Amino acid sequence: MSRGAGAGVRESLEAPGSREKILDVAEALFARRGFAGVGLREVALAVGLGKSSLFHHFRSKVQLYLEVLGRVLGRIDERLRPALAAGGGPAERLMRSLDVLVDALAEHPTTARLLLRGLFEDDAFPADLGPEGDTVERRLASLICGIEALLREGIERGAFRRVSIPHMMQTLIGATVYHFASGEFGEGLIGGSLFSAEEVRRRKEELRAVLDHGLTA
Amino acid sequence: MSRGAGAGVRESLEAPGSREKILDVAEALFARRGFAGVGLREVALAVGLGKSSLFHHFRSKVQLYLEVLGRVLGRIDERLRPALAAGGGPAERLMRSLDVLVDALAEHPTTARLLLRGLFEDDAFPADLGPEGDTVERRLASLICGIEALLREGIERGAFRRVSIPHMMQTLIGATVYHFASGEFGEGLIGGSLFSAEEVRRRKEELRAVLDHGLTA
DNA sequence: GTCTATACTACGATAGAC
DNA sequence: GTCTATCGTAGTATAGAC
Repeated sequence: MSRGAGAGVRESLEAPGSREKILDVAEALFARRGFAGVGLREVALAVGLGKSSLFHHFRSKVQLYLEVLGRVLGRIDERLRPALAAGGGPAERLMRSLDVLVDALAEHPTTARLLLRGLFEDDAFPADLGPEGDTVERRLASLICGIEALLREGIERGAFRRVSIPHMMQTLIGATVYHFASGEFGEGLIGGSLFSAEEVRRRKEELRAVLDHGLTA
Repeated sequence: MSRGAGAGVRESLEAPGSREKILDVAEALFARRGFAGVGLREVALAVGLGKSSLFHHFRSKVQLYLEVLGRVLGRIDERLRPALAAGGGPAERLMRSLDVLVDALAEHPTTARLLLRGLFEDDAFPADLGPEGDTVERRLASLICGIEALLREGIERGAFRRVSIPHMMQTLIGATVYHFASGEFGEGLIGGSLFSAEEVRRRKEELRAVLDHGLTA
């Protein structure tokens, strides 16, 4: 309780809170250039602080990175969990959840990049990630397990074909997270922004079309 | 012709050729930690040279990176091009090409990672990439265009449903490149190596199953 | 809570001896 | 073709004044 994640309740309510601002700036930079590609000097400068002042808010660069990642996962978890839990058959719940996931990824262009980069950079860190690393892993596991359970239930109840659940998970992640993380390459393919309302709608349609003919029994 | 890509024919045939060795080592490192995460010192040490000796073979770190990327794209292009060109209907050619792509990605665990990282890191470089950058872009465009053309032909000839070609491209890339780039995360999902013969076969099956029910008319 | 100053290491790249 | 030495910059992180 002495330095838990919820510390500083009194000040964090209305204070301009460099902390949030730092996380915002760091999120944008880490999304664009990855963990190793961003220097704390750049983060500090962009947030209007001296380099050393960052260490008053975050113990290290790794901790800052993990908090950025945890916040992103939290934003998704927050929206996906109710979508997964709400009523309807497995197919209906899956489609609704994927729509919610797509909306969440489309809302901030940083989100998908950060997530996908997070998958790649986990071997650049020491094995032990501390409490912030645990938060990240817990939230990620929660997301994954929720969708896995939905697939499993759908298969058991005959709503889905008997696919390999892990492989279908990978296909779904590719079709959502990869798509919105593909940046300039994806925009070159599509011929415009990945994040316009129209293209987001189109992605949902594609996802639905592929799954309706490829997963639903 | 004075310093083209094919220079040094005489020596490169049998000489131990630090060049190839450097590319091998750099490929492994860039795949694991990305452009910014790798120092030339580390590359040099791993290949058994002093740091400065690298500059005798490559003008800069960016050039080294681009040559690594170009070589990977070349390996894929080399195998995918005949698969795309060989006979059969659009559906048959697409499935065969995806099998070949999966085999190419599965052969070296570095390949998919390098490709996916390449998509993310193109904004970390200056706009002008020089001749090596042109090679990379040309090979990438060749790959993409080949598959796009196949999809287009299949739709025109009624073999495929009238999907959005760019969105289907993204789905296919996600289902292949992302999958094999997903590293520890993917292995955690699958519960074992992504690159074992069995899991590679399973990925092909999944791909085929999804497409057979989601793309083929 | 932010600052200056500093420690120490590593970075990409160049010069020039051998 | 590899080496040592060096340049100038930037990296993470700490100490301590204000």
